[in-house]
Amino acid sequence: MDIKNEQTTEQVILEVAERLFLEKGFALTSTTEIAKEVGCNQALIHYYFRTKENLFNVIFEKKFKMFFQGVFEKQNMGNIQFTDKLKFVIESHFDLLKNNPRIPTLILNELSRQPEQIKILREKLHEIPEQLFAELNTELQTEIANGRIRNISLIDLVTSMISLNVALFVMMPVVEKILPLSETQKEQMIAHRRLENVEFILKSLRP
Amino acid sequence: MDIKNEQTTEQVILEVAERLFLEKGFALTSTTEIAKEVGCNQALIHYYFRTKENLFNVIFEKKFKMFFQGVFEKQNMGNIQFTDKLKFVIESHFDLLKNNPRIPTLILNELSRQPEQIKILREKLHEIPEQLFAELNTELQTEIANGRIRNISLIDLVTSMISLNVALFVMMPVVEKILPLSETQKEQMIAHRRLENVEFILKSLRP
DNA sequence: CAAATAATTAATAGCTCTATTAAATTAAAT
DNA sequence: ATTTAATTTAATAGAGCTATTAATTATTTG
Repeated sequence: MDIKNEQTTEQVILEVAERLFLEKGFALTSTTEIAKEVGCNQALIHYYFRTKENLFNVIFEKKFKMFFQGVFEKQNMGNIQFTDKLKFVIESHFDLLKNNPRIPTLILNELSRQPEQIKILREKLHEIPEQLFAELNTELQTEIANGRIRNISLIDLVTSMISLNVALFVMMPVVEKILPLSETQKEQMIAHRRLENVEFILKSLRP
Repeated sequence: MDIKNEQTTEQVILEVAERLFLEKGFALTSTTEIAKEVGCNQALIHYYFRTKENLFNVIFEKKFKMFFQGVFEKQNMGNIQFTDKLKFVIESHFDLLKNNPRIPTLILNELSRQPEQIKILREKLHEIPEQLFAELNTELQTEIANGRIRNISLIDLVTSMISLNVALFVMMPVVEKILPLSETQKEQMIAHRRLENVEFILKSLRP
């Protein structure tokens, strides 16, 4: 067993498992396969994590928390205009997805296996109103009252933002299978949709 | 073996398999489980379809074609206004998803197993321009030229429509796990988003 | 009714997977 | 240097799954 670059075996296992679980999900990834890619005996996976489920949970929780923290994190945006603030939120959300394009699919497919995570997600959802959500909502209402934005609820606005951003990355693997794209083309497409999503949303909000 | 309501065993197998494959995907559905729910011997599944893969392909192809035909079908819309036509397209797409809420997830997760379907999808994509797409595009360009719609490409418009509509149904199972909804609440939510998606898109297109 | 065909089941081979155990090897500590 | 502890492997039990085969039951047909 060659431990590359000072990493412990446990870390290597985690890295390989993360990659495989994100690629293929829980069911299609075997501890046998993880071990083969790590270059160790299959029993070693169980020595460190006892069960495949445990190993998966470690990775799922990490990704899950990182992702939702990223989504709900209160950005320090100072006293800029609401539309600029919104633009920033949309772009941050988009970039988070771009850096973690497989997480939404992982959560959509595997959350059912994770009753523990559902509790955490519920709590997270209760935290938001007091944070970014309340602040944005106040501002949104002000903008609407002053006739600078058409009447829309924040929940609908956020739903549309999440839909537009998430859908791109969830559908991307299918798009790539249908019309094989070069890495450059793919990059261009993503960059274009980043602009487009912002514009689509902001244009829709005009009074 | 009780064949319910005049149905042949083969039909019952197809129905049960369809339900299970849509619920849990290919990997998590076993022929053993299908047989149990059908109420027959597991070998019978293989008697009719030889392999699990064959059975899956029958269902996948059916759902796949039905879904994309529905999406790309040229509607008979007469000589109505462009925005009304667009509204109709968005709503038809939404309703198709509402009636087949699990198909997007099936395709997103299992298309990789279906190289044959990818060819079909490619062909379908080449058919569109000559049909609905070309027609809509001409009209869209006219609307833009006449200043009735802001400048936007049809591909971006369609991408946003698909994103908004598909995302709702792909995310719905997660939403339901987080905040359990009554059937009525769920219906209301879907009805509301149907209106909201149309409005969001039409509002965004204003010049 | 008898023969032939179709539908169904029981049994099982052969895989792959998870998880455990005991043994072997390596590293750390005294 | 020897003991102790940590890491790793080999071997394997046990389960579930797919697919096949041969035998059995039901249905159709001449």
